Amino acid sequence: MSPRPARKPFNTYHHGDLRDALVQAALQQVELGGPEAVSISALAKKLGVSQPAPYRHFADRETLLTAVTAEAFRQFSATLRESIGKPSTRSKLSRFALAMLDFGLRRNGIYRLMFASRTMACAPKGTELHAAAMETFGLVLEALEAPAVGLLRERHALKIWAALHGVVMLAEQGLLTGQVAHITREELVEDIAEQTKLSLSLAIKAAEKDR
Amino acid sequence: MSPRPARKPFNTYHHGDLRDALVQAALQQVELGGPEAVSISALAKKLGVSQPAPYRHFADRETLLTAVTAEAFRQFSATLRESIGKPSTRSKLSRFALAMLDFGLRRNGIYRLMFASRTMACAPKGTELHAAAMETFGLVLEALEAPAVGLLRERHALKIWAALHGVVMLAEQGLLTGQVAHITREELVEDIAEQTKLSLSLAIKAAEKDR
DNA sequence: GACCGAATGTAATATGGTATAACTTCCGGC
DNA sequence: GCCGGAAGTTATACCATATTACATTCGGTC
Repeated sequence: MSPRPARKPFNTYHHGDLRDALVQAALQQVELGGPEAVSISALAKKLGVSQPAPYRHFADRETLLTAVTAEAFRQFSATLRESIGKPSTRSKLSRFALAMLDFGLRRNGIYRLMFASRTMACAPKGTELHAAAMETFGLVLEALEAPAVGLLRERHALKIWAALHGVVMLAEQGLLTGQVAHITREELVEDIAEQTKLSLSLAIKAAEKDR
Repeated sequence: MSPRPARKPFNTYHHGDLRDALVQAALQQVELGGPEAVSISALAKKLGVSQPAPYRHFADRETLLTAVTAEAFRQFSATLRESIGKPSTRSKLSRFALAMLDFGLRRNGIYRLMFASRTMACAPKGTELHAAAMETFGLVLEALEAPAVGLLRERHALKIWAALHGVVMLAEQGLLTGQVAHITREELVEDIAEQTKLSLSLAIKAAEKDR
């Protein structure tokens, strides 16, 4: 738990692995107080280096946050992947939905970093980031457990992804707490999962009848 | 278009209506560059007052943004209300969905201020803000054009609201541009509207059969 | 094994934003 | 006409980003 070097305790001048340490510390900070709580100078102080040292590894704050976002997506994907992997009486899609909700609320700062900050929008495709986000979408497809019929599967994946994302965002903003419909967040996302499966199966049936 | 007094050109010392001018100028700035582009000092300079003058009207930046958010919600509600009011061959819900998408993308900065910033989450219910958001939810209910059967209507309203919100957020982040399912954003939200209506009518039928 | 360039760190500093304190001006009620 | 409060002002503290110029160390080469 020494705050200093990871592998090179030779001297005190060079940190040893500042770049990675910055990403980790920033991630931790995001987890606590969200993206806006990340301050380059605070991180530098915490890691025991001078204030401008981080700029050797990241051009600016934005760039650092981009790297953090990529790491965040990795953790997000891993969590979701695990959720659809483990055995359960629930459907894969339900488990996926619940896992996404849980991550979005529990690790709220990180979730906001991934989806609610400008980071993604500014990172055009081709980036490590875009790829990471697309991988997540791949997990939605997998969780759907549906045969490929035209683009029905992809369209429903888009829809449920958006719906779940929306629930997380609204819940996070306290716009679901009113218990308007006397339904918990968990029930809501499971309901969404069920509705999606039903809608998809109906659409597939209709498509096959046409054929 | 004079940048100065609205009603009291007596002297040059007092602005006359600084509070409102601040909200308007901030709203404009949010529209251009999003919430993070709002700077108290920049606004003061633009309005021709000294830098600390705004603090006579707002305790801090956060408080100003809260006021701006309330105004933003008013405009949002007005736009949505208009969309479900005007005659069209499309269903009310489709019109609502398209209007929400349009507002979210066109007036992106404002949309982010309302939903993607911490403002809402920090404003507990009872606030002018919370009320404004709830009014918007009321519009969803209205757009659904469904009879009240248990809480089915409310639940479906929650679901479609979340789904539409999710689409806007994802589109804004560039996560829908991949055209994964060869579907436009507009087609997607109309699809969501249709699916919602279908799902709701099925649920109502099932509930009536039970009765 | 000394040298040298690249990588990584430091100190010093410019810039710009938030926020507060203490003083000034003006409006409106009495 | 006086006087208190509302709404401005100047001056200032503080903090964060980012750049510049300088110092130290690492690693490969002769």
